[in-house]
Amino acid sequence: MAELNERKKQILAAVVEQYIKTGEPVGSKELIACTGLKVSSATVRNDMSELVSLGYLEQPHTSAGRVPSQKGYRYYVDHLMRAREIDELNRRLIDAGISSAAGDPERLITRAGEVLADLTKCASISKAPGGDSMLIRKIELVPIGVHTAMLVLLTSNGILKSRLCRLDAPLTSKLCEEFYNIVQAAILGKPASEINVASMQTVAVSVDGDSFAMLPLMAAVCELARSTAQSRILLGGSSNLLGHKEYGASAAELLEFLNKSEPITEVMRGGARPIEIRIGRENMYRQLENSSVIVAKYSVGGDDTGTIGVIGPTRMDYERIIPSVRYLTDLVGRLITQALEE
Amino acid sequence: MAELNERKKQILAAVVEQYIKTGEPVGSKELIACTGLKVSSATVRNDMSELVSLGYLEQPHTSAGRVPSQKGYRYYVDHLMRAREIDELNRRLIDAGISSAAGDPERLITRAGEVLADLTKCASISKAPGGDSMLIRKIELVPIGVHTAMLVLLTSNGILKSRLCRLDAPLTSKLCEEFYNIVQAAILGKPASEINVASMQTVAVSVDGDSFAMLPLMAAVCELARSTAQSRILLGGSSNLLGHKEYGASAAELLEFLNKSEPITEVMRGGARPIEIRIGRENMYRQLENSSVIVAKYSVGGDDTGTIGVIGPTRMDYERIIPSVRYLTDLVGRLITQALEE
DNA sequence: AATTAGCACTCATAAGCATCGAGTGCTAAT
DNA sequence: ATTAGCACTCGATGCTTATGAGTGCTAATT
Repeated sequence: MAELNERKKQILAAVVEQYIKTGEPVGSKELIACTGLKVSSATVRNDMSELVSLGYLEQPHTSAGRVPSQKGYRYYVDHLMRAREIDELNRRLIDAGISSAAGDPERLITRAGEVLADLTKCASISKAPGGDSMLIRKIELVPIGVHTAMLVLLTSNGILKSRLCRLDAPLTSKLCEEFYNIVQAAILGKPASEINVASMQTVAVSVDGDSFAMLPLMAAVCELARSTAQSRILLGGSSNLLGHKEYGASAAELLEFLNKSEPITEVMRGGARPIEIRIGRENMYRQLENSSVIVAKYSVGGDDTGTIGVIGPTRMDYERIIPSVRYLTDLVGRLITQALEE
Repeated sequence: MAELNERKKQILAAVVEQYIKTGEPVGSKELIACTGLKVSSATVRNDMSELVSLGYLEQPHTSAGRVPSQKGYRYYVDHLMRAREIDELNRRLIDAGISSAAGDPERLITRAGEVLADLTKCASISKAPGGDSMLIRKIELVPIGVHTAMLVLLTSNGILKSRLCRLDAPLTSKLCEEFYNIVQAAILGKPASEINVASMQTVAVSVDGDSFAMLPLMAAVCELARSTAQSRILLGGSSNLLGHKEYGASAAELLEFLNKSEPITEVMRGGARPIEIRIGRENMYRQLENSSVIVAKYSVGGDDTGTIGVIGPTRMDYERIIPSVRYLTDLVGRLITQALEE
């Protein structure tokens, strides 16, 4: 890659920042005004022209200003962006926003998504702790009525799920006992993703007892485990996207896309890096060609488990958003770890 | 209200139905084509003209077809609409859609909202059982670690909430015992809406014990009770609204509106009727002037407690949606009641 | 009195066209 | 390497005109 000289970098940075601010193609004069460069507009034009041939900028049409290309944004994010630390204001907003939820991991994730969406005016995506390292830590069966019980499941990551369960047969203390035996033998300490109806049936039969009466309980446990293992992705602030004029009518299509679960799961799958920034077509989906995705992992007790991020127009405020996402994921990871400490 | 003759009714109904189908103003010839009326277009024009002066129809401009006015929709819904029972197809779709969630009230509500949104291509709103008749039925404290416990709260309506709670002091069995004493004395059987920090403090002090160590538990219980009492309103399928062309750019504003919690709570507040249909400006909010709201209550064990409904353009398919909402709420009510039976 | 044919009229929409101006690219001078 | 100067491009804006769906009215018909 041909290296850019100082002034070209400065110009590229200014175009990106100005475009992010105004949303309008930026012209040579405007650029001089907003940077204070001590050169003439003709010089700037020459440089911009070169930046176009190098692929960092684009012109919507011959007589318009310049707009950053995908490559331009990439260069900006990788080399030109200054602020790499979150600023005071955003940090405080985040702290204040999620403090109320600090005790409970699930609420924390939800809240983190909401806060991030508000802060960035983008859509946020957040995934509760999950993955293969998530083990089942505790299962509790609480009798409610003769035929009803509630089941509570807790994982090693602090995710808590509960649901009611209706039994065909009366819930005797014997049945409870048998239930705990099975749980003890076949479920506790296992990864949530491994629990399924088939595997439990085998155990249910081996521990002798009324396996017929046990059926609804087993089914409910499986379902709880499944819903925990899948750890649904939360989409927050999606209506923020409608406010961005660059989407125009395609906002509807984008929202449609984000509301499907398969693609969004894919979108969140990060690589090895702790924070992933995908600009425009770097995303594998056509529907995201005008969007950027910034996702970061957070870890609970050393395991990488959850993800939080934003989706917004390529013309998003990277300089503010990237540090915010990074800070927020760190914070969430720390808070959850702390909540689970002995 | 001047009564309409048979033919005018027929014409009004046809305009409404045709407009609902196509979204275009309907003209006199088109109307003859789609009704098979045995009169000339001039006659239809005269009738339509009268329907305009009576306020049932509107013309966007002099040389356009007619569009139902709010009053027109109202008359249609009250007097002209034929199908008052859900049809086979929709019934099956609903049954199939929520069957998987039948055991657990909360999941049932969530699922009902999703199904309804899919079915109607509108946004759905659903509220879990709640209200003053909702009593706290059970509270469970399950120790997890030395400093952590999980709390589970069940209401008389089958709503189950759980969260983790972190304690400053170790969770001794004595503390547990004291906790249950307080719960027994001051919480069980009380309406969820009455539980608050102040009232609990009084009790915590009266029952002697380490009220300082108890604090986080009390706070968590209050928060659970509060979140249950408020029973957040679920908004589903809001992206469906973007597909309706009549909203155009104002769809963004509408979504924004729906994502605020105060107004939507107001929107759901029904009157005495089991099903409420509010068309256009019959809603108290400017943002809903082009929308209709159809909400119905469902009852659990005799008490009216929850609400499920749709929000969509005034030009929605009332004939299909109204029976669907009615059927769905009945079904949900029955299923929850059944799930809670002894 | 109700219905209908006929026709002039209205008005949103689209198409065509001149104008404007922000911003460019190029050339020649510094 | 930079800059002043200038012709050029092309979207945006605003105006005029043509089109046509659909109406409202009048006079004839049943």
